[in-house]
Amino acid sequence: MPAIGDVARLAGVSKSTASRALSGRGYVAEETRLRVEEAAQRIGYIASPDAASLVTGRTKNVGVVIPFVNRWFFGEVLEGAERALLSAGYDLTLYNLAIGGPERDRVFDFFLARKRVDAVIAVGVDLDEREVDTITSRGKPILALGGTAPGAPRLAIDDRAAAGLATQHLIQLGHTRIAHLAGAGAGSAARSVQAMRTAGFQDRMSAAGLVPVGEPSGVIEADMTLPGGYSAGLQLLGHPGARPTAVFAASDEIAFGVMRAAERLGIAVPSALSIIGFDGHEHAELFGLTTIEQYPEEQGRLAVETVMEWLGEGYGEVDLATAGVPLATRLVVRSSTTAAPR
Amino acid sequence: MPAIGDVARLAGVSKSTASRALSGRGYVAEETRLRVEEAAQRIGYIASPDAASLVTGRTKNVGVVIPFVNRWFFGEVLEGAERALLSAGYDLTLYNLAIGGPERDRVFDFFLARKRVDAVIAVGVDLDEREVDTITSRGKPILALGGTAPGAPRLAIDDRAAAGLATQHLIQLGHTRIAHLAGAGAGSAARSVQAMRTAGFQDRMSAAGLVPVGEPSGVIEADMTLPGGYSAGLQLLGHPGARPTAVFAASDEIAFGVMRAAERLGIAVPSALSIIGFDGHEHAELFGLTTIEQYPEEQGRLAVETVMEWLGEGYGEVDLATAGVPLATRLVVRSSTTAAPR
DNA sequence: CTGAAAGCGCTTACAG
DNA sequence: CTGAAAGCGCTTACAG
Repeated sequence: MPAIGDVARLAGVSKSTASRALSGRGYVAEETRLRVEEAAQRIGYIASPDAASLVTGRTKNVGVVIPFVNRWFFGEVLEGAERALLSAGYDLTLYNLAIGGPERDRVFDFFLARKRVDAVIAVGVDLDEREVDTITSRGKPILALGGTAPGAPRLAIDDRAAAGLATQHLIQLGHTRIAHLAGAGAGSAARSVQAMRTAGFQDRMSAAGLVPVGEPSGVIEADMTLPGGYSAGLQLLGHPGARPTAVFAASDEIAFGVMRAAERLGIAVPSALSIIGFDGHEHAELFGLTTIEQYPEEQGRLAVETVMEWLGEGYGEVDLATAGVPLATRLVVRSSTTAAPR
Repeated sequence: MPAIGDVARLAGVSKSTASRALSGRGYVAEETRLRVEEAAQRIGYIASPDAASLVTGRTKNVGVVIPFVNRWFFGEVLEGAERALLSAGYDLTLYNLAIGGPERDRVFDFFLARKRVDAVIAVGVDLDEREVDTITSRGKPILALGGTAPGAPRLAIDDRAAAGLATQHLIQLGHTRIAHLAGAGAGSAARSVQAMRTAGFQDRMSAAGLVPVGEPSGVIEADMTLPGGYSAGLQLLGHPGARPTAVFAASDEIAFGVMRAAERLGIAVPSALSIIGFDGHEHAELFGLTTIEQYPEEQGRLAVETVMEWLGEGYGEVDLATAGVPLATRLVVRSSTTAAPR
């Protein structure tokens, strides 16, 4: 494994000069630089990142903390972030954060507290102050993408407004018997994404003088997955008497599950039941699902660019003020919603 | 940021002793060890992994090369690997490998060639010799999980046999008009997973004296996604005359797409069309999909354990001979397959 | 069982 | 514009 000394010797310069030539920092005669680069090329020299990190304090590595890999939204964010990081010459270290418990503490206290990453992007998780502190106290910036992290900058869509828009869509179609399938945790974690979506739903319902309809309260929490939506849907739609004519699902995956439940129960969509989802899942088009689109892959990229900016990686073009909160969403109407049955 | 010197001073020992006490390597008096550990604890000392790596040559980091994050199989593998790595005290660096091109070269020549990882797990990708070489020539072991990597150890299910089993299931149900929706690339990359599944299909068809049925050849390549299966399904099932009575889809995601296509075309499943998938997708049960299950999360864990064994991390319990090829699969019969219509 | 010293492979002031 | 030297924070022979 060639070291910088080998390059220097071959190029007939000192290690200092070789280092400057290769890194582009400091003065080096053009001709010398060429000679050094050639030498490096010739022997296949690649600088040891560990040695470099040790002296610069920079690792060229960003940690991504994420609660799931296997849900559409998160997978997209991860792919977007990975691509952006790679093209900036950074590694991505993945921390798949379990919801809580000792594993979670270990990620913060052991893994992230070491100096292995230059920054942390926390995707869709709600961090507490201590967790944020563990990271920032070591001088590493942290960015929350969705989710919350007290004291840390945040990049997010306006979940509350967007959920309001979804609800409004149903109301405008003349629905009055509307239910909401909230994401699990909407009732507990007060400022969570799920809670904001539920709040947005309730905003518009109240404004329209409506009350959620369904079993038991018109707002049912569902695991944010297709099976979660399916069983919540069965529960919601199982009682013919109290059945809503429209449902706002907190995610497209929940919505797909409700569609499946409706199919099982013989409830026609959209004629007997309108369904609107949230996310812009890649299957939404195929299933004709009306939804609030957001753009997670783009969000992942944006998060990386923001962090690169912080780290002084000269992404001069990124206008943080413009790129900032709230991120883009869009109502896309398809065939799963229609006017209320009369 | 406290360094080991601070710990040593506080404990009243030398840095050498502090290092030994903390790492557990070499002799240290029990009483001394306690004192050092206490000191470390007190000032919140965490060893710099960069400095340690520089001298030991070990990074406690494993690179995972994976073509997709957002497909069920890959997401599961990733989660399984991540969990196992974390509990072994290792970081996971994610390389989301684009199918080819300069990005891909960059991952091998720049990212993986540096000494940032102790080993590489390549999931579901087909590496060429040069790529394997870049890694092994730097003294780093590489493990192929599914996919292929010439010269590198491989952990995989027996795709060919398992695909044969799926086909056999349809044949035993009395089907003679059987089609196969292959994964894209089955025809080109000779030893790929997709090709093996197609080969397994053809093995059994020939053995039964059957010929694939459908449009145009009875074997259609589909993108291994739900939309991919949908459009291939539409193509396959669109001509009422040449329609098969059973389909073996190379993945559950393709199978879901075919189910959707059948629904669109008004073809009843399973009475008019039996469908069997491959993978054991988390939604298979909900959709009543008969499939060949495999266990990707477990596979990810197993891959990590194998690599840990190589790295001497004392996973003594793992019996590589037993854990080895081929990994477990199982035929799970649900409601998407039934006897051939007569 | 413990400590002094060397060294891992870089980068960065500092002189020149 | 270039080089000698120090130092980043560890670990590991080697003596004792």
